[in-house]
Amino acid sequence: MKKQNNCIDILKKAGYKITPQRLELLKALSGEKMQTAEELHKIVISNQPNVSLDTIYRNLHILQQLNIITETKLGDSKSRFKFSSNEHNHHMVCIKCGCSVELDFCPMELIKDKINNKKFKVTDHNFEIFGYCSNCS
Amino acid sequence: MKKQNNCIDILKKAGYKITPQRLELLKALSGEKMQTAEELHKIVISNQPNVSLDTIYRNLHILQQLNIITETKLGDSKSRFKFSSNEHNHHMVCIKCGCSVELDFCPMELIKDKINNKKFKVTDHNFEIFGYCSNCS
DNA sequence: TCCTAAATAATAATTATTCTTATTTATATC
DNA sequence: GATATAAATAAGAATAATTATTATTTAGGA
Repeated sequence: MKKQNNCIDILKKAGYKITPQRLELLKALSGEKMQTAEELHKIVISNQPNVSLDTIYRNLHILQQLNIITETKLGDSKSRFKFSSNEHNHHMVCIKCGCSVELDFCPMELIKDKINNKKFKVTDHNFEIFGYCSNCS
Repeated sequence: MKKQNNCIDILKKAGYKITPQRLELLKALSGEKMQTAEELHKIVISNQPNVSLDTIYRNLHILQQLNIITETKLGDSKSRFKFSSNEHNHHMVCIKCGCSVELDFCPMELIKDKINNKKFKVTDHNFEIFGYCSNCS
């Protein structure tokens, strides 16, 4: 709930309007699971039947640009979304239920000096661990 | 060239036929760049004009199942393919030209004990560094 | 050389996502 | 509170990557 109010402020400050569709999407995004646009759409239309999938996508992009949510691609070709955590971090993602556990460290910190001697200008990195969470294993 | 002969043996042993299309695809796959199915298709049809894109995809899947090639997804929604290296390893991928530099270490080795105490059964992991290679920066 | 299962080309279908357009609405201003 | 307007929306069409279908061709063993 705290998160959602935060988001509303961020949206307002960025000049976006607070529409019922956006509020429903923010509600749907709460929860640990990384959800696809379609899953989020289903949740949203259970409360707000006429919201189009296009609106979900459009707003997911906006929320992403504002760093409110984060996108990840697993093995299948769908994108999945979740509230960003405030800090930079990585996850262990359950390949069965899709839930994720945040890691309390970043491997880049550990290996920085190992790659500094290579002539490659690093701009970003990606680290994810896959497996089964305690419920699914 | 060594690699290609290897692949032919692997394909034969697995009961696959050695077709000119497959040979052309293997030729096209040599080179450091991670290439999309479409890029590979273009190379193939420059020598073998009637090969269909479908054939490229079908054979990429086969080569992947045999661990001959590896698939990666960058930011865009296309898959990219490259010969697997024999050992398990990770890459620094250039976001401009798509070339990749192999890392000589795996971060999982460094952090194993950090995650063993979490109740999560690890089956796989993904680690990639993005940036600009020496030619592109 | 011939037979047969596997592979192929061509094309249609599918899936996730994005675009177009006409309509509706949140909000700033009166 | 009414209203003007730019932004947001719904509906449906379009796109892009990939996969499925089917009739035809071919690699490789008998």
